[in-house]
Amino acid sequence: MDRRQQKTRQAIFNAFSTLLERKSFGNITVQEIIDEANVGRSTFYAHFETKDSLLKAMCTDIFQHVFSDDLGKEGNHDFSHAGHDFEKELTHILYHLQDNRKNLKGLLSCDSGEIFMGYFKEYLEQAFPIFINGLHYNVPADYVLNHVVCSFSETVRWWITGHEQYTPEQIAGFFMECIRRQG
Amino acid sequence: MDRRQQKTRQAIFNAFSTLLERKSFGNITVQEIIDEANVGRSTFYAHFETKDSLLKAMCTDIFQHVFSDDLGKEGNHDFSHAGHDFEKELTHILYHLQDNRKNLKGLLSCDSGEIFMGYFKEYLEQAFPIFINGLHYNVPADYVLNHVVCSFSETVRWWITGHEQYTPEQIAGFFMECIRRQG
DNA sequence: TAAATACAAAACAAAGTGTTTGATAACATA
DNA sequence: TATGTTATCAAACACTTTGTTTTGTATTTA
Repeated sequence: MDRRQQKTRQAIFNAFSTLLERKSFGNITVQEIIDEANVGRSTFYAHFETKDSLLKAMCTDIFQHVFSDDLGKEGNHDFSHAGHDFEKELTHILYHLQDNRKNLKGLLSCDSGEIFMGYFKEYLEQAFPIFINGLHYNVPADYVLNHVVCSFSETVRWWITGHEQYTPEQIAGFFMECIRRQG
Repeated sequence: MDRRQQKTRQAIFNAFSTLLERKSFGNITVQEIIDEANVGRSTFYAHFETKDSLLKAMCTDIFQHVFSDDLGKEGNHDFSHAGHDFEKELTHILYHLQDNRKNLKGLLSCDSGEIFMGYFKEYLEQAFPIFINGLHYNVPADYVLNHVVCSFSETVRWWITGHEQYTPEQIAGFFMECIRRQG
């Protein structure tokens, strides 16, 4: 890819990220992104169709890193026997998310939060089913999946936005403690 | 309150609700709301400062009905002894929400979802603490509160958007089953 | 070196925002 | 019923934002 393209794309991402720390997604204008990134108007629209496309591209970029190692794609992941493996993989994900915390803080606030969390849940819904088979809740399977996926993604939001004093290991532990059945 | 005001306010609410079924909050313009409600431009702005104010007003209206009975304000609500009371109160809330399901479907989708869920969680965070004292999770109290509040609000979202075949009693049961500790 | 590509700057139409004006109709009260 | 008040509408407005187009320049690639 052309170096110029890379530079421009990164400049726009950085500008967007900076602005997201100051104000909500809905109140950020393309003009502001252009000014902050110091690129031409036509250049922005050559890279992204709309402001929403930019947001989506940014989410995709992050998730490609976070889920780069194929979570849940290998061997025996029966929860009851491999619960510890699951917790380790979650910790791994949390470390990746922590690397992106600067971007995440903005993405997780207010109106862009819904978009980010939506994409996040899509990934988790693909990765989680094999692990929750062993949970044996006495409720519909898709409710459990939603429950676990939402709990984890909201755990991440809680962590990144205001409780960063905890380590990935601790956060994974909190989550497992609340999800795990005792009976 | 003047009948004309009531009529206008309701017309705007209805128009807004109708539009929310078709498109996301961010893509709805004030102009569309005005056209759909068939009111004058200046009339809209006499009632609401901005589109966001309208959304907030609509959420507030709904919650005032849903939480009209003082949840968790009375007597003995220790979870371990009064868990059944808690489940009954949640069921009660779910019935109220079911009455508003036409409005909720739109409010819970995409970018307005974040706003609604935010207000919803604010209410729940006030009402839930007394009930979760008995849960005895081995994790920070504010994490548990966030976990329970998010679980319930996401349960409602799951229910309203695509799983309305379940009764309020069933939904409350699913939630309690996933939240309750066995040990 | 030559062709292709990415860029900046500027101008543009179109759409949306929020306010103000004056006239009309609905309301409350005496 | 008569009178003053208030909500409404339509129209016009200055303003902001959007997304496109054009032209000339700088960078990359082959």
